[in-house]
Amino acid sequence: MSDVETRPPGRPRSAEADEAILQAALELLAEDGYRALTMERVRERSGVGKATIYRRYGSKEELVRAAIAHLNSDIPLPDDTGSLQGDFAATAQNVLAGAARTGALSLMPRLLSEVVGEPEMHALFHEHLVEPRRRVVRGIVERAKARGEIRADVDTEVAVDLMVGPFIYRLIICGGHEEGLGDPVELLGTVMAGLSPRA
Amino acid sequence: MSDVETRPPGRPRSAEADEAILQAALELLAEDGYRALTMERVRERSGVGKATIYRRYGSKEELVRAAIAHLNSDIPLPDDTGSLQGDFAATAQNVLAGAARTGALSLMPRLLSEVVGEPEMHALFHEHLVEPRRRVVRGIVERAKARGEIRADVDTEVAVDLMVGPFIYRLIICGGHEEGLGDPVELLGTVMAGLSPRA
DNA sequence: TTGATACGAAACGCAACCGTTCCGTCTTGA
DNA sequence: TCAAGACGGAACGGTTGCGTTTCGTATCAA
Repeated sequence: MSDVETRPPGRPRSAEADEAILQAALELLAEDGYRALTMERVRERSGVGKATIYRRYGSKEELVRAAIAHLNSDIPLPDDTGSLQGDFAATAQNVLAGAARTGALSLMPRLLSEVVGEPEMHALFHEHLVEPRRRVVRGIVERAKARGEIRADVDTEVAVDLMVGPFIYRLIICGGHEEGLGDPVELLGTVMAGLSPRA
Repeated sequence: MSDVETRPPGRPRSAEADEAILQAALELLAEDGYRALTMERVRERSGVGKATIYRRYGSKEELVRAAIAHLNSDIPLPDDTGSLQGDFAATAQNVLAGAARTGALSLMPRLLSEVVGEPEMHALFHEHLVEPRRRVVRGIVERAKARGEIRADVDTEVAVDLMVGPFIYRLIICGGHEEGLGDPVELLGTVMAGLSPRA
């Protein structure tokens, strides 16, 4: 019989230290990027000893990996507001608010450059930053299709690209600032109506 | 009377060295990012002496700035093919080919993370990478408006966002690789038609 | 020819930072 | 109460890379 409560002897590792280390790493990553993240600064901000960090992570890269994987990746699908426009507005609100809180808004472009050409890091980036947000939009697109607001012959993934892409693009060319993003609902209107004149 | 041919005494600086330094810097930047760009590697790849580099640029940051500013920023507007679809296909071809040749495709996401939070660098990024490509699309949108292919009441800048955004977005989430970008013309079709059912 | 300046090559000092190792203390199970 | 192992703090060696300097050579105008 293996004991479920089995534990190694000695003092167990501190959960506070776990959290403080990852939190500090994420903050530094969002603030100044990978290059400026040093183990020394992580130690300073988290208030733990350097040995405590290296007992958990063998290198800076390993720490960053763990920090990304530690990102909260379950973003809830907002309540059904009854219309695509309402759902989309609520989602934009949610994502922007959440991103502002966790710093994901600046974390995304920063990480982006680090993961180019590194498949393993890119998979983490996709799994913990891209896909969770994409999943939410996919959900409201499927609702809209069920309501008949979106044509059934439009591929769901393409619809998501059209609704999300312009925002990410503007976010990038505006330097990660929220201003100049434009009104989500207004832009959605144009996406829905299309660019061609009424046939 | 000032002499137009006036020149400082002594041996003039080598134009070959100028070019070799900037070219090496751009290559390293695109290949491995700012962090991995070292003056030592620039010296090695360009084949010049380190003093030759520092005679021109006082620091690594200054060199990178100059390299970005040196990027070819005049992308020609393609010939009028007579239709938005044709113009767009030609543009996509042009931009992708040019980006593949100069490495701008991987340069863009890499630089992106470096310019976040640094207004001066961001201005360079915008001026030499974003705006020249955006200008081309703006041109073909205006042609399409003149032809009546795009509604006159749609803001040109918004139209550009809708046409370019989804591609940049896909480029990002695919990790800077061209595969998985999808067919430009097919996506344009959906943008033109819109997502809503025919009224 | 001469003086000024650039050239490539090599060496150097200096600072930053990684990864390791010590220390004395604290927290757990046995 | 004791051994095991984690804790924060501090120091160390090694490496890397920036920025400077020196060297002998090459190239320009006067």
